[in-house]
Amino acid sequence: MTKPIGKPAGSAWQWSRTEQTRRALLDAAREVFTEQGFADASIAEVVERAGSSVGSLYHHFGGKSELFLTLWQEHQQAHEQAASQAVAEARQAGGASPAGSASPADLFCAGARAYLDGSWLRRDLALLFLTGDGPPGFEVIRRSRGHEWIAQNDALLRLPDTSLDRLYAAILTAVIGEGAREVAAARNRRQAERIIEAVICYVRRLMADGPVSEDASTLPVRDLLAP
Amino acid sequence: MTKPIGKPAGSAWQWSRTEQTRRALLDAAREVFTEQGFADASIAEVVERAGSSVGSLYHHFGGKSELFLTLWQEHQQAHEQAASQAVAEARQAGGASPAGSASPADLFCAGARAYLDGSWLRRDLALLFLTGDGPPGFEVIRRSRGHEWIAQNDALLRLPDTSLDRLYAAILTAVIGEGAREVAAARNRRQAERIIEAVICYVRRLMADGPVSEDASTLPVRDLLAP
DNA sequence: GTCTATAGTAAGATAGAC
DNA sequence: GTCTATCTTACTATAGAC
Repeated sequence: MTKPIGKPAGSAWQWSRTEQTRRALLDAAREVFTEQGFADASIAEVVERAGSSVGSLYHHFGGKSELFLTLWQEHQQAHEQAASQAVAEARQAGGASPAGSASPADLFCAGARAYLDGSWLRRDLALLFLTGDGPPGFEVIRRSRGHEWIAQNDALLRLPDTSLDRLYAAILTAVIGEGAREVAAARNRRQAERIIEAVICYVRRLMADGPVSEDASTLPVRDLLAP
Repeated sequence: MTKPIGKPAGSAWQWSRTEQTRRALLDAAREVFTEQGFADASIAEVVERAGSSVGSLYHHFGGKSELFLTLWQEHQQAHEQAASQAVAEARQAGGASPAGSASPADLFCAGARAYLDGSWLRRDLALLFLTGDGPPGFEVIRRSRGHEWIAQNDALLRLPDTSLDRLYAAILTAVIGEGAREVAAARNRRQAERIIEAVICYVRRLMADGPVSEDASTLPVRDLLAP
């Protein structure tokens, strides 16, 4: 945050070691955390593997929890970027096809699929973050981030803001999260792909008639989407 | 475990204080853990509220984690008992009705509904256990217990043992668990009941065509169930 | 910015008297 | 079985040399 000030402008600092140190600490943290989980990991082992020091770790991150959180944010960013790129591509492809534009559910599933693919590619981190072993309060952060992501994509589904929509988002999040865990735990890529297909299939079942409505007489979303 | 030996048989020990102490510690633990979560709760506060001592706590439970786990086991037992009773009643009612026996999915949903009802009745504990703030390894224990429960009820659905059935159980567990959390967080009973109905509805959507099969040509379970 | 060394602190766990 | 007092551990945080 306050890093830029203090750097001699335009000097040889562009190859400063500070970014290397940061990277080394994050890479070591990835190893140690994925091997031992958050609680059992010790800061000492992280700095040892990074060839760095406790002081540097505190200088860059502020503590064990923040180190873990930074790792998660990097991972999450990669996930979300891949997902929104996939959504954009699906939208283009759908718009260009003779059949007309892709349905909101199709777009959503494209994003979900990208997310699940990423869970296989970065399965060590995915397992770490989905196992529930993080710093105090991490589960809450992770859950709310997940809901936000769903809600964001739900703009596609033009949901009204009733109390049951929260449940809808929560359940979709839970299904995709649990699916991602199973993907990350798969024995090989082939099995992972089978699991991904199955998860998408379950997501489609859940979305088929839109969110359960408070008012039973409300039309299901499906009817609104296919005029 | 080794409690019975050492008790003078047939004496006034039947009103011994040991059970009172145990209960007092569990009740205090329920208060402190539900108020502050596992990590932030301190053993000192538990024994203070229980009017007991650190030594007694360790004598009876062995530690903070085990105390938490005991609390969970009591809660879980209540849940599972209510669920299996509900399943038994649904089976009887279904068998007695003129329309014939209840479908496996109906029985399963009866159990799920009982579970969700219990999450409202004991919402303080439900929130505690579903929030992800427990001792190291707790999430793993909780998850596997949930899967066991689903698998047990899945005997009703006569599932074959393919690798994707694990996913099916995991996803049903996740949906019911996430639903239970939302129920426990509801503002009042009326809202809780709406959420319960919605969760059951989502569960039915998921179960409608049975587990996604590895072999695409396999008949959906639904066709097997309605001959 | 990086490092070593060290003090501080909180809370879980244990020992041993009663 | 119950209790008090003490031990141990592990992370937090800081100081100060380079």
